[in-house]
Amino acid sequence: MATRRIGSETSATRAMLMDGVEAVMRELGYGALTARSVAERAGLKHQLVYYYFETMDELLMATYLRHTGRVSESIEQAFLSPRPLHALWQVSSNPHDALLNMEFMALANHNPAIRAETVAFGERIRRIGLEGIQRTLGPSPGEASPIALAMAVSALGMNLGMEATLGISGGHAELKALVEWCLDRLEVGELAGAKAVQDSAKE
Amino acid sequence: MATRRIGSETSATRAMLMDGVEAVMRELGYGALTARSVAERAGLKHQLVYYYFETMDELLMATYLRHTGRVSESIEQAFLSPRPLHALWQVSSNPHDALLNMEFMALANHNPAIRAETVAFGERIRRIGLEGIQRTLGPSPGEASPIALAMAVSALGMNLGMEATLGISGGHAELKALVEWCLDRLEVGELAGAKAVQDSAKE
DNA sequence: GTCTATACTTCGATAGAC
DNA sequence: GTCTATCGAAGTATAGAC
Repeated sequence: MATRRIGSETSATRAMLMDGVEAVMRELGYGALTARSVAERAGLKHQLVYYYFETMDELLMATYLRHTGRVSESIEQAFLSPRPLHALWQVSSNPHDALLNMEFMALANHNPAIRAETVAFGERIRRIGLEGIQRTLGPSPGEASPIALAMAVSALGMNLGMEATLGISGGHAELKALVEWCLDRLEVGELAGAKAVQDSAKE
Repeated sequence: MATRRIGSETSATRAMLMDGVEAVMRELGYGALTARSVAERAGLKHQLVYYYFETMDELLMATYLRHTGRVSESIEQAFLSPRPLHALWQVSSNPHDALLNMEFMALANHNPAIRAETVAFGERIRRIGLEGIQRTLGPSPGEASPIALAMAVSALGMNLGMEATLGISGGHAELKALVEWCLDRLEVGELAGAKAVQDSAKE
């Protein structure tokens, strides 16, 4: 049994298949992921999946790695801001990513390869957060260690984004107000949050 | 073509099938839910699914309603405690429920019936939380509205439980310490009031 | 209530033409 | 690189014996 041919890693078609995976996950959930659904979403024939990837699992993993890479980048950018926690809050509460994150997290629960990458990704994010916040907050204020603050901000942001996507909105304004009230006391700055992030991103 | 027969709603076998759904979701994720996997997990033949339920979707919904009923009960119990936020924290950070909650949430994303019940369940929980915490905290201390506090506690608890299940443990001790530190200042004891909150806000 | 047997559908994956 | 054609496995659901 000769090995099947595999298409180039830089192919535009290959990227379109990964886009298809994300689209299906967002719209129908990971349970609807099949070679056929993904290819159809990308306007391609389902057999092309097996030209560019050995298996469906490999396509999933490639898509996940691309996704975690992008999120890592966003978060690293956020931590370059003068108010990293505010920036992290902006990034985390983005519903577009929150939904995909949840799908991948659920997927990780029964896919060993995705799970391993999820754990590695989690630890990576945590390390980045530690360095970024320590730099601006200085020594831990009371019980609020940098790592705990980063985790809390990103968990609350993700939860809000997830619920918003599902159509739950009750209490969201109150929780947002609470988080921002806390953040404003932790990171006193003179620039508005969103503007500060934009500025720092350009440097 | 007469309609298919349907087994009694109080049958023990019916309950075993719902147990099977939860077991498969916990161990393999909702993507692995099939009539065969569920029945096999329950030690039954897959055709029995169609004796007790019209469709797989109906079995899923029945299982979800049983689950939300149980969680609602736990939370109502928690709010009878003299320190409802502490009790809610205990309930929310239970990994056993957190995992199942996440699976159902991901499922809700592409199953309209589950989604509708998820939204209804979310609003129900929020209403219970509002009443329960207002009673012991009194008027809102600063920006910390009862509803925001309840949401934050349950979101952080669920996130911790989820990550713990996946095998991520970094930062968990720190986040737990932070949350408990906050809760101890919000709910010092049965007689605690807004004073403790004001003090802690100054740090 | 539980079983065997089966119809029909969709899936992952491969072979080979163009 | 993309297509047609196809295979075996597994899924949902039903019919009917016991």
